Amino acid sequence: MSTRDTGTEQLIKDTAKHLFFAEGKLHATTQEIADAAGVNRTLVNYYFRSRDILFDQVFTEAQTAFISTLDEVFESNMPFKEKIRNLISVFIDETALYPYRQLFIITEMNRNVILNEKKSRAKTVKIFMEEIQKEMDNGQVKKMDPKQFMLNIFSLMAHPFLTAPLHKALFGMNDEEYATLMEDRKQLIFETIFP
Amino acid sequence: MSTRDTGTEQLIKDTAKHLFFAEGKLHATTQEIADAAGVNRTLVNYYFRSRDILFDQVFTEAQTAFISTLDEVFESNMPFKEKIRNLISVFIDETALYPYRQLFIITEMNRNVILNEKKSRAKTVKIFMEEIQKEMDNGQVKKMDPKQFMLNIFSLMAHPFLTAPLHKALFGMNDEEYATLMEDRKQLIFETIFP
DNA sequence: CTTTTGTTTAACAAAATTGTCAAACTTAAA
DNA sequence: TTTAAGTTTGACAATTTTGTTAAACAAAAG
Repeated sequence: MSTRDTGTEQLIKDTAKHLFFAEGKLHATTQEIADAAGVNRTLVNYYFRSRDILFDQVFTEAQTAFISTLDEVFESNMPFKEKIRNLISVFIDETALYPYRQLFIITEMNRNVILNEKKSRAKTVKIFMEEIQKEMDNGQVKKMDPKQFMLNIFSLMAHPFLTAPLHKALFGMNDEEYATLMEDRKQLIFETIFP
Repeated sequence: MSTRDTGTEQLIKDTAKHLFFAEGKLHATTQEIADAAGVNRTLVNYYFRSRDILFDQVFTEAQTAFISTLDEVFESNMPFKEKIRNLISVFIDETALYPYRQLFIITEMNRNVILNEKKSRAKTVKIFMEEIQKEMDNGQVKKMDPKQFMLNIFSLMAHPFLTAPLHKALFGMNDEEYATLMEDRKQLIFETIFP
């Protein structure tokens, strides 16, 4: 089918992603997506056949984007500490844009019992964890299970974005102040990981 | 209305909480809740009038339980380090039971724009943060914005539970192994906070 | 200009979810 | 044992959400 490409298909998908990932509207309906895109709801079916297919595509692309972001960092040839510093910077910037993306991935994983073929993934992770282990052996990093090390980093980076509404309320901060707090975390997380 | 208390109302509510908080089924329908409770769906309406009211009740109670758990810890008279150790223990045990509770609270906050009266809350938090500040002045804790200190702790405790499906897949672990990893985190988090 | 093909729209149909009601049922009190 | 009050159920109605279709529309090809 030769397409005329009015950009509508991409617009719908991008709008859906924005609602899911940026606004955390995890149960947005097709009508809400269409409205937000300024488009007739029927077009969702025209381009994607069904709501589920749209969701699946968004889910898959989110997962792919998330993974390839990490891969770029993991597979680079920087020294370990610089790699971590880079990871923190990239991850926080991206999470600031799409705070709920991981959340969307998680909840979708809980809905479908998609046996995601994480096998290929596991390899890159394993290599990176060996690198962590080596740093621990060298005494550059506090000794612990490398899995714990990874959990620590990702928790410190990601969680404050997920719980932003809660913490803004708790701390009495506005959006801008909270954004500054997140920016400051880049350095802080680094220092927490490498005391 | 004098009630006969067959326990059904509580059963429905508990089942809903289990689906939401323990299984992460954030968009469960009334039918799914009723089925899981082994109860006729109409009873949801009989006891709660509407789906929204059930959700609101569950939301409110979740929030209250969450807060009072923290209050007990915050307001106790232990020395600071013991207080933190206690917080970690209590919080992790509770999060192991209800890994998605905070998530539910967050997404519900994103749906309704409930201006939660967090003012009373802010007071206890403020007092605790002053306590943190004092420890920093004494040199017991690395100096930073106390808000960052709190974000660190809660991130390290909560996030690995939210992302459990993701990390189990990534690390190739089963449920039991992951549970052990979480148990080990109690000590590890303590050491990360107090290097 | 006309035709062809892909796009958009509105009206309609189908499905899924929620809400209502009267009747059947159960238990405790009269 | 009746009676009264709360509880449970199934049938039905209303609403919300999703999916389909035919016709209108727009742009590129002939």
